[in-house]
Amino acid sequence: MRQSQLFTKTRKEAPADEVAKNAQLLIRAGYIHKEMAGVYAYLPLGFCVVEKIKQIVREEMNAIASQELIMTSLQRKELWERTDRWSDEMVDVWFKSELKAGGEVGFGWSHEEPIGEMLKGHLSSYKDLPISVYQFQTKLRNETRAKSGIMRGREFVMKDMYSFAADEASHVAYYEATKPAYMNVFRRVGVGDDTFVTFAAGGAFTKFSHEFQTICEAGEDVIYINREKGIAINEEVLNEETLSSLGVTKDELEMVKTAEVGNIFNFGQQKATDLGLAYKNEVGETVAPFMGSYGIGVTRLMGVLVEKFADDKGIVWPKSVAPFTVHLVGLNLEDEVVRDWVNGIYQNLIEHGIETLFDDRDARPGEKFADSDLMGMPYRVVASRKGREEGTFEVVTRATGEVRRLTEEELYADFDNDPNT
RNA sequence: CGGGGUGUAGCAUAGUGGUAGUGUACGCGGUUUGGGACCGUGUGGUCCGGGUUCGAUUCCCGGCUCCCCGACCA
Repeated sequence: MRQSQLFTKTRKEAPADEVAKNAQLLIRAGYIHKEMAGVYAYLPLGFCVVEKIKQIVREEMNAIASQELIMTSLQRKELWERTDRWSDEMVDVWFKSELKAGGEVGFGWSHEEPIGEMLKGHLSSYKDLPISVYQFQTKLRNETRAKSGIMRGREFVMKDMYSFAADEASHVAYYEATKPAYMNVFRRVGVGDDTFVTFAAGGAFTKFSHEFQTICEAGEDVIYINREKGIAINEEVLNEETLSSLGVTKDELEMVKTAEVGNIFNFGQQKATDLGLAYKNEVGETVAPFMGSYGIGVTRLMGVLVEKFADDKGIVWPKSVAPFTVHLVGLNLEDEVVRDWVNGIYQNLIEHGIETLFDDRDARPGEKFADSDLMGMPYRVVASRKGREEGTFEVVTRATGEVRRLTEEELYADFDNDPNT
């Protein structure tokens, strides 16, 4: 992508109505646009990041045999009345509207009820199980107070997955299998070491649910962790009973501020029973399947990455989710010889399969460097008159600030040898 | 939902009961070119509705908006 063609521009100053670092930087760098409180548009660069995260999630969900689909945003009132979750007293985040043809609809804040209803048409025998499906959906939630930029919005992208199993053993096995799959996602986006499978309030069906909590100062949660024992407990369930059942004492635990980037719920058979979802078992009995629900906050995760990795100059993307791997900064482009050479470099990078943002703008070096730092691509490759004369580039690693002078061959070799790029 | 703030140009800000200023961004001309350069010039603005007043961007009332703290977050 040529930066001169990119319709977004950077800003020097952060918007006055944003305090959250993630929103300030993402807006300044041109990744997102604030439409209203808690509602953000994803511009080309931001869209790229969302898609990269989604692709990682997709690969990991596919790897545990889940099938992608997409449900609807408009939902039927009757469905939610059946489980007593239509009223605003029971669920306070509903957006609702009326059909001109008559009747009410809800805007999807969750898809548990619709997915269960939909499956009634597809699940009739034990032979149909197990089933796991997932989607990437824009969830709409009428939060009374949106905050923290893209980390707590009224509209956000979530991956939600639902599993259905015939017996408890296979159900629990699947539930357990989602944990490493989720951790793979968090490891791949760069927060594996700081993300903990956390015991949390479980609701009516099991003692605990599990949250995936990532250490992040901008987060809303507090958890207690013990890295050696691999134990993490949400403060909401931190009590003597929990501690003794997990075999730890409170003074073995470290308190950390975290953001919830994922959660998984085990509903047992209760949810399917409530939904009226059932199948025939081997002996012809009507049985409710075991059900699980599994979420990952895609856009929240993006916000967490900005919060965790940004420095005083701007965003620092992990390679796996950066919109582009290389920010090619062309200098002295007014010189036709240099310009032709840098254009050639740009083409070569593309041909080597390296995603490249090429700053071909008619701007001064300082501005280009500042923008490059702000936008946060993993590598900055500076190609200038001096570089052409020497046959080298300045290659700067954004995360560490490491500066190297490499020839074109060395540059490609470097990328070829790096499995992450 | 309770409490506290806020609203002036695309963005960031100053100021005033009497023709609204600056920076940035943008247009044009020129000088520049390795860390957001500079000179000249130009375009562009008081959240909405009432009230007080000769006159309101300013004061008052209401609404809306956005932000913060708290509550909430199956």
